[in-house]
Amino acid sequence: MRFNQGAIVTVRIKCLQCAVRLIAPCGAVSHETANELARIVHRRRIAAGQILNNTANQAQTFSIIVKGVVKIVDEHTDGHAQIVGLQFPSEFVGRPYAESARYLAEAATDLEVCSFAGPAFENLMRVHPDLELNILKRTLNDLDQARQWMSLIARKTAEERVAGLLLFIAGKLQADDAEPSNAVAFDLPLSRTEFAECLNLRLETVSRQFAALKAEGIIKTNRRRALQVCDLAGLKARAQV
Amino acid sequence: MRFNQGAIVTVRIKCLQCAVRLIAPCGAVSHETANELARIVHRRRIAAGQILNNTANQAQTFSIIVKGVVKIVDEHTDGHAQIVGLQFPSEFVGRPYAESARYLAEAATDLEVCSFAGPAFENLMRVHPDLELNILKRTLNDLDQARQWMSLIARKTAEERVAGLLLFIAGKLQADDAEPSNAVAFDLPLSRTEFAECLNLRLETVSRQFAALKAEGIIKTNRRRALQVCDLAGLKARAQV
DNA sequence: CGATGACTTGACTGAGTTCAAAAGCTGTGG
DNA sequence: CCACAGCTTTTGAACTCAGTCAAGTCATCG
Repeated sequence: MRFNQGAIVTVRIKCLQCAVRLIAPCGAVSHETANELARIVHRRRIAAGQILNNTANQAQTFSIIVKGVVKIVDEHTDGHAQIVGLQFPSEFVGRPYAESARYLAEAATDLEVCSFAGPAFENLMRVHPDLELNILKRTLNDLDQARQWMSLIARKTAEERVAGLLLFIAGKLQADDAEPSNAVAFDLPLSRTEFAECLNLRLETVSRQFAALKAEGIIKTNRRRALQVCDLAGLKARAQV
Repeated sequence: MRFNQGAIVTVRIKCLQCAVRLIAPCGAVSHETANELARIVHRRRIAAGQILNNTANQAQTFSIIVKGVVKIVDEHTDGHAQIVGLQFPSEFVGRPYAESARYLAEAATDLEVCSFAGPAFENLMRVHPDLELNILKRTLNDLDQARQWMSLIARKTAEERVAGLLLFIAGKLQADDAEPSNAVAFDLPLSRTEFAECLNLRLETVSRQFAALKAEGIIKTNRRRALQVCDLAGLKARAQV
């Protein structure tokens, strides 16, 4: 018993140091609920490309992202994949109240996550309405965001789509404390192929749009993934926002 | 007091006769919660084209659809509209826990709905966790469906998109008791223009796809909106499902 | 029955796809 | 440190499907 309590305290110290504590579900609930969550949490590192919600495994797992980016993927029967969303640090990944998730959650980058066994988490929601309310609000936000994503895919030109997705990712990866300056730099969490899978384009088209944006001095790239937005206003103009 | 109770009983008789009672949120909760809902409900008729969530009006309204179809619309600044979802009888329309809804909810057909004042409904959710749980489950379903819709928009050819949307609508409008036979008939809730707004196509393209499906004997149309699916398997094949 | 708006059909154009090949990173081992 | 293999990305050229513009046809309603 004493040993068990000790373990809990250890977890809670980790939690207090956690980068996403203040905005993640685990930190936005009552002290009591947070303690209960700490009791069942598993902190894990996951390599890029790994699947979070293994469908073969009967029991569902839910995760809170501490570090990295997760792709939500719809795999078509013909092998073509459509990325239907991205999840960023502090966000919740998983599908409560379903036998199995309809979409693959795949690590786009190396990940640090806090995971919970599905049934245990669902029980906790039932006992602690503040946790349930938090998940409800998150899901409502995810729904709004899914529809925003849809409108992105539905934009007319390839230029608008690519610029729009770059803006979306820049907004998510920019540290909250940074003022929205005219220059932003970050590492893209997605390959050209994945970019294309987000926007319903071919990778060649995405590459050409990147080239055009570079030629116009709106972005700079090097080492494949490193990206710098030089002209944020120009990017917004291309995205028609 | 007595008068008030009388009013409640009247409402509840209506509810007991209601077509969607068994599957709508108001019927899937405890007797006590259902009574509380009946106390604040307003049954309304709404004409096609009317907006349900008037943004000018400060207070949000939530609705349960009894009859008809609602479009969820993203209005771009350039006047172009993107339909990001459809809601059918028994489904919930509205955006709890937000100042104002980000998307227009517009009657696609004439409607019968049960409406609730936003704040009153949110209070009820707080007091009755079973209602909150029901709305959470519905929102999770809506999220899955939004992503399914996204995959529809993202299909390669116009033929796949049109066939896919026809299948989706057929599935929703088919009475639950009907066996999934090879022939289905119903009235389209959308104009060609709205079809195009769903699928990110032009109305001419939609029209041409309808013509092609008719020529192949897969569907029949008359009186513009009336539609009959003659070859369900063929339709599924075109939709690549 | 005629006016109005919704739908259909036709011809042409163009953005994005497709196929193909070259160039550029990245990591490994000699 | 360089050379090489294996990959991703870029660039090129031809093609194709949906978009655009325009002119019809058809329901529906007053």
